[in-house]
Amino acid sequence: MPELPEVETFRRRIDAGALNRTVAEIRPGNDITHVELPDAAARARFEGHQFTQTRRHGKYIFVGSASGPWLNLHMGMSGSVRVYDTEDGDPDYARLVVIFEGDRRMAFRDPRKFGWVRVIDDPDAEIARLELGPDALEIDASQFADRIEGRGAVKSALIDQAKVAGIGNLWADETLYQTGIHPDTRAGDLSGKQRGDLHRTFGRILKAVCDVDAHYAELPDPWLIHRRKTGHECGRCGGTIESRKVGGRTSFYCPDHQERAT
DNA sequence: TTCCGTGTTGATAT
DNA sequence: TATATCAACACGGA
Repeated sequence: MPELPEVETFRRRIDAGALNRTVAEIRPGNDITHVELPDAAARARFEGHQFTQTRRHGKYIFVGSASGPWLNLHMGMSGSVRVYDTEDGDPDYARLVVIFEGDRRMAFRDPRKFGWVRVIDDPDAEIARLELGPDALEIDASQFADRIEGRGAVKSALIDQAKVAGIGNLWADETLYQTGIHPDTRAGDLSGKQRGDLHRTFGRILKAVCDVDAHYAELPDPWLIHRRKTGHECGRCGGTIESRKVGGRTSFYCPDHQERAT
């Protein structure tokens, strides 16, 4: 369920188990119709070489090889990365399998097939081409304040990857809940203090979720993530959680402590 | 069985 | 032109 923290967790798995091993082969996995994957020539560029570094920008992972090219992974709605030993067998929904010399493998899994894998030569050029804003864990307060503007809802602005890269539906809701801002508030109407609150809060939230490797059960009890259902009790006040569509996305919020837009 | 969805894109509307 | 909305993508799970 990949937003920035899940993607960061996948990146760390690659760092921990897939770097500095020679690639024997990269193979397409199971049931790959409708999945965008590198062709044979692109895959062959990695054979005999090692991956030496990873980067993450927003929800995108880059895995760089000593020979120059990078794998660029996007998880879509249901993608994940697994590093495992050959004897354990390829996981279900493995769409691309990297086979290292020895007994190690790395798979890109994607049950719903919204993700993809590409081979690129320059991550910075790719980030520009994808029109991604600064990464959510790197953007500073003044940059953020400048980028959150417009007539649309703050909820929509937070999940706009061109403004800030990495915040998705769940953590946008969590950020608004923890700052007491209603999701319908117009982005351009936010005060300087509110912009600062939002920046500080999503930074803290995303870091905390990364720190528990995106295991939601380990997050603090009052958080909205544990009560994303209409009628549940708010964890911060006596309110009752409600939901509504904002910018086409379901948004959960507490009408009691998240002030209605004026 | 029917509905929903953690993401992104492209067409359409304002 | 800029901005906003919404269906579509494919599939598993509630």
